[in-house]
Amino acid sequence: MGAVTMHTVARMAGVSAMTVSRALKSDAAVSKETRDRVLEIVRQVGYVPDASARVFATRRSGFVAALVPSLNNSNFADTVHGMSEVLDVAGVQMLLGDTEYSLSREEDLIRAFLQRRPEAIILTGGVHSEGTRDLLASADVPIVETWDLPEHPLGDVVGFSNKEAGAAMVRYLHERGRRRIGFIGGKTSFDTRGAERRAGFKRATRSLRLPSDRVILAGKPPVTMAQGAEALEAMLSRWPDVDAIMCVSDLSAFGVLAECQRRGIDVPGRIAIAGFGDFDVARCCHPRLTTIAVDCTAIGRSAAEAALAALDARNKGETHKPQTVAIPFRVVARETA
Amino acid sequence: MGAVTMHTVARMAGVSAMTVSRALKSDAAVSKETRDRVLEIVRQVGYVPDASARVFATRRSGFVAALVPSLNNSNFADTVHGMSEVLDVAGVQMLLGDTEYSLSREEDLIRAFLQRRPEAIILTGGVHSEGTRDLLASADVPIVETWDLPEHPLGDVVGFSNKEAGAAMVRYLHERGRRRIGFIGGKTSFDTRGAERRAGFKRATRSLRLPSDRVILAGKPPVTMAQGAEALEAMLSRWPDVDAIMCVSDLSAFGVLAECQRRGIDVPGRIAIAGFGDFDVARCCHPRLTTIAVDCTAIGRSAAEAALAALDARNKGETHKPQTVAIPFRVVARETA
DNA sequence: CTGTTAGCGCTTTCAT
DNA sequence: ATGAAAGCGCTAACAG
Repeated sequence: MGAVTMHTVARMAGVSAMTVSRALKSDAAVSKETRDRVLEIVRQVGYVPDASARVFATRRSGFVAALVPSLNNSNFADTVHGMSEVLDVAGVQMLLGDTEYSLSREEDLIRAFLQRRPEAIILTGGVHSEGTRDLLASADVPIVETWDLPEHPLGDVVGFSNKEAGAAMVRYLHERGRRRIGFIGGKTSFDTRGAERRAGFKRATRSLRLPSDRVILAGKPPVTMAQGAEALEAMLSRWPDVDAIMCVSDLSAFGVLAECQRRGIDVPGRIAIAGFGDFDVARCCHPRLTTIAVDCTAIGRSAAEAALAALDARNKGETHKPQTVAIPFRVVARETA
Repeated sequence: MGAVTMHTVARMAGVSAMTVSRALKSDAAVSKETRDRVLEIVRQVGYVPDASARVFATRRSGFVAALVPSLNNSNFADTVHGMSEVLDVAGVQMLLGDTEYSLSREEDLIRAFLQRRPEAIILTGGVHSEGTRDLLASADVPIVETWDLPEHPLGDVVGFSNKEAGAAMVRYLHERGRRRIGFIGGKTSFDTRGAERRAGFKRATRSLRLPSDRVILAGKPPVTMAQGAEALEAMLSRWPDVDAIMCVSDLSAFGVLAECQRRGIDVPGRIAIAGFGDFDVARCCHPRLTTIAVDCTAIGRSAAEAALAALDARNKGETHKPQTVAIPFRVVARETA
């Protein structure tokens, strides 16, 4: 490769570099014969255009940056997948970063990604460090926030209210006759979506006059299956009469379920269990986990569409009015609650 | 941002662009006062260097491309994580692609990524389309193949023998007294690692004079938990006396386990179950899944190190001799087999 | 330690 | 339909 540039191809085809450039764009005005000849040579020599030069010349990177808290999580993996689907078609590549549930790592990643001049940035959640907000403000790049409904969005939003979701699950458990509900979540405030679900738990239990202090914080997010199992121990020793446990995610909920089975605790007879996220394991385990389902892929698709819309508007010199798309969630009643 | 370039900063600091460039590199020769002054202005105006210009000038993209069959899979997510750890420190960014277990999508992604001039490419598996091999050959970029030990590697290799792993599990089950072992895997040959494990199953069952035809192909890879559950049905109706089932991954194995519980089939009393990958669910479920553990993060780290070594050698004009790193795997005996 | 010059490979613009 | 010229923002190489 190395030495093969557009010029090389142009010389071989007996045309100018400009004609090669045009021949490679489907819409440009080149005679059919010339294009065929050029493309044939491109094929022969295995010429691959150099995006770095194109980017530099056009000042369009062809990148959209996307940050998720974790790749090792079906929900976010689905969201990323949804984004790819849409971005691929638009010929835009994704710069993907994993913040590991850390706002400071989010900031570092954004700093690094901004050097690549992404045409839009898709973030997870609506809480960011001050440094991040400064960076984004001076970068003047379209932003999409996902997976939550921030009060003061930075741009477009595609998400749902985690607080409402938490509250909805409490109400569901209450309807099923549960009165002593515990919550298992993550320790720090990094996982702001988890914290919102916990806030929803608090609000709903209070308004139903149920105990609202039965909260076990299992560790640094993401809360794993194993931490869920440990948290059950803590929950039972503090509140032995707990009759339902709702967890910040299906993973911890499954950990609780498995630990109940190990201890011979009847689920849902003695304890009901509810998760969040509708992971495969929730659908498949025995008994099946009651949970909250969100169309994570749709979040990704919709976020990517918003990013593309903002980006197109900018390229046309138009202004893009940021919008908020609410993605529905629903309680999925299964066997554990 | 937009208009703010190195020149802007240079003018404001009363120096040349070159001095700004140097001030931004920690190792370059600039007086402390000058550097401080420049960096202060950089901070004030929020200048972010434009990587596309740097890439174009230096002809070093600062990218390593990495392709995995799926992001929605803990094993590969861990591998990606291991790669990030190493690449981050080296200041190299990752272009991550998800092939969806498709060799033709792998080829498309490589074609797209090559335009970005990655300094190395990390692939999963040792089987690639002819088009992929052509592209890579003419791109002349260092390659690392992971997660397998191909016979004719394209460059460096970091992996393990999936065939040996499959055979090892058969031998383990045989030692535990199982004689009628079935295998559940994916239908197509896209998942070449799964196919290798199946080949190991065939070889080992034959050499132990056990039935080797008890194979259920559950669908297109990746085989899900739900497909594992369905495959159990198929397995039992064809071979009702099966006394052990080994699965291409822990996900399908967990599906089999949950379905056994639903049907009241004693595990491991009547049927032993074994998976692959040592996923969280295998460690946590009840009873715990016997499986094969590989240090997936180490595969990622080691692959990234190989990529960086190849890339550094190239930048120094040295030649890099491709190496093969074998990552150990081990059977993890738990409660299901 | 700092500045100058040149050029990376492509596309935009204008001319033909 | 095609070509020529200019330049995108940065850094390598050399000069001082």
